[in-house]
Amino acid sequence: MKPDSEKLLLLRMSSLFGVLADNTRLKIMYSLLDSEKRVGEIASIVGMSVSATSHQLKVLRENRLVKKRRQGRENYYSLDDYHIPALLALAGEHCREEIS
Amino acid sequence: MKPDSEKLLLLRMSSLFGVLADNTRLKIMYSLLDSEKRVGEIASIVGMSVSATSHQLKVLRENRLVKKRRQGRENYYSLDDYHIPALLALAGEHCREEIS
DNA sequence: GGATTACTTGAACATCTATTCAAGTATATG
DNA sequence: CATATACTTGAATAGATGTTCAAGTAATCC
Repeated sequence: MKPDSEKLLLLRMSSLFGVLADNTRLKIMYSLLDSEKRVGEIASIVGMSVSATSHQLKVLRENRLVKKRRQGRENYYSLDDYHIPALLALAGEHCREEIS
Repeated sequence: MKPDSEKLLLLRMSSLFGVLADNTRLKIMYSLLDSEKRVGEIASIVGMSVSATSHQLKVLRENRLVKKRRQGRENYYSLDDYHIPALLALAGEHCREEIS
């Protein structure tokens, strides 16, 4: 790989990890593992205001980790990448070993 | 899983991702993929001051991602977890697809 | 078409974090 | 034993980030 695109890759990786490095966003991702959900639903699952949840959903969407689908006046969010569940599983495994 | 330890798990996961969410620390991890290295070596590879590098190595060590071995007046650092290379590979794969 | 629902957005504020700089420790060397 | 090397550490500062609050938009309902 060219040194230049290696730099870019590392930058993208650190920003991907940055997106995952937040408890609220992780909860959101977990809540979407099984099925798409509306903003209000997600907000009540993660125990945050709708506004805070929407802000975080925007971050996730800008980083292509979730996508949304409008239906009437409701927005349904779902996961938008097949690597992410695997990444969460690996990280979860690592951290579960630390705990027990 | 109990809801309480699930909360703890998510917290640990977000802080693990937080540690990975930094360009300097990622470079350090990559530089250690093949072999252990001294602080000065690492600093010159990542292009940072020895002090900054040492601070980041401390963060990595406190989170059990690297370990150190003293020999004389030199400190050799190496990776301290088998999940991490896999995590980096997965994240790298995800981001490489985004680039190309 | 006015009110309501379901969100989104922007600004503000507080908190966290990465680097620098100066000073400190530990080991080796002459 | 004094000096040099190889780091580590603490405080300070500057920049990034998460939440709140108030205001805005878009679709639906009566």
